[in-house]
Amino acid sequence: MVILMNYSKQRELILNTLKENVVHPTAEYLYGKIKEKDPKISLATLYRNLNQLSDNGIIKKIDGLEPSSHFDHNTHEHYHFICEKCKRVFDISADIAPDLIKKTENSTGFEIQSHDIVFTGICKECKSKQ
Amino acid sequence: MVILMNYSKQRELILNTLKENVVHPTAEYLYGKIKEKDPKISLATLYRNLNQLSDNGIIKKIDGLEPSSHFDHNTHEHYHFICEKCKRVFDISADIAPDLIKKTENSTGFEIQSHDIVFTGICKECKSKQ
DNA sequence: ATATAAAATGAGAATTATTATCATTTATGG
DNA sequence: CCATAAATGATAATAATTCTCATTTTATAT
Repeated sequence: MVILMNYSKQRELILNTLKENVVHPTAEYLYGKIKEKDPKISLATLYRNLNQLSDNGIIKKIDGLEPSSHFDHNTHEHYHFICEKCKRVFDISADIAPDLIKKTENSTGFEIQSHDIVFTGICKECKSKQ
Repeated sequence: MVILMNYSKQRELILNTLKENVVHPTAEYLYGKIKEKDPKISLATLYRNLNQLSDNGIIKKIDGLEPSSHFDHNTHEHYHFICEKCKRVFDISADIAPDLIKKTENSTGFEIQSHDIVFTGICKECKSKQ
């Protein structure tokens, strides 16, 4: 039997800190938060763990906010909205696109393993401030 | 009156080369192709133009294939599928998710300016080779 | 318990995609 | 043809992420 991940204090801390955050933080932001609790933790450890956790489907990497990736502890099917003004990332319910996988697999013959939808625009709050 | 973009030989070459490519190339791949025709062209010129063209909606930047962005000359509404095996990027018809914008704007109150769907999985060809 | 092997860490160097700088060249509109 | 704005080429700079490697921690079998 193959062991995928051994326990580590650092990984637990990283995952817990990510879960506490309503926002979808970058590695850099997370690093700041994590160092408050473990000032000796290395940036390499953070990146290593974020990659492992997302490779194993425990967290999700969000692209589309270059130059840095954002991370999401919510693995329930849902999508993202990035506000161009305040740069915050909002969750969007998966209800907006029912049967997306099935439809796409049927029309292409491809096997779909994962998918993400990223919307950009102006959020409600920023729109009312204009 | 504000001029957005002046003509340049280099930009024309970049856009034409992108249009010739069925694949959705990275800047690096494009640079190779473009240098065959204009060996003196600078990498900075390529990046500058790719950014300008995508800022003006003439081409599209595709995220989700880190560490480098890919570029797409097709600006008709469509989505992308990335094969995990062969790493090719395929176009997916927008028919799979009708009224996506309208539904999302209605349920969130956000103003949506753009959106992209990226699927990952195994393409038909790679699946049959397994 | 203890030994052993596999996995994880910390620190910092290395990598690499992309952007910035700046002097020179090219395009545009009167 | 002139003035101005925009674009280029060459290269330096930036910054996010990965790699290296010696040391420490974790899991497992005896």
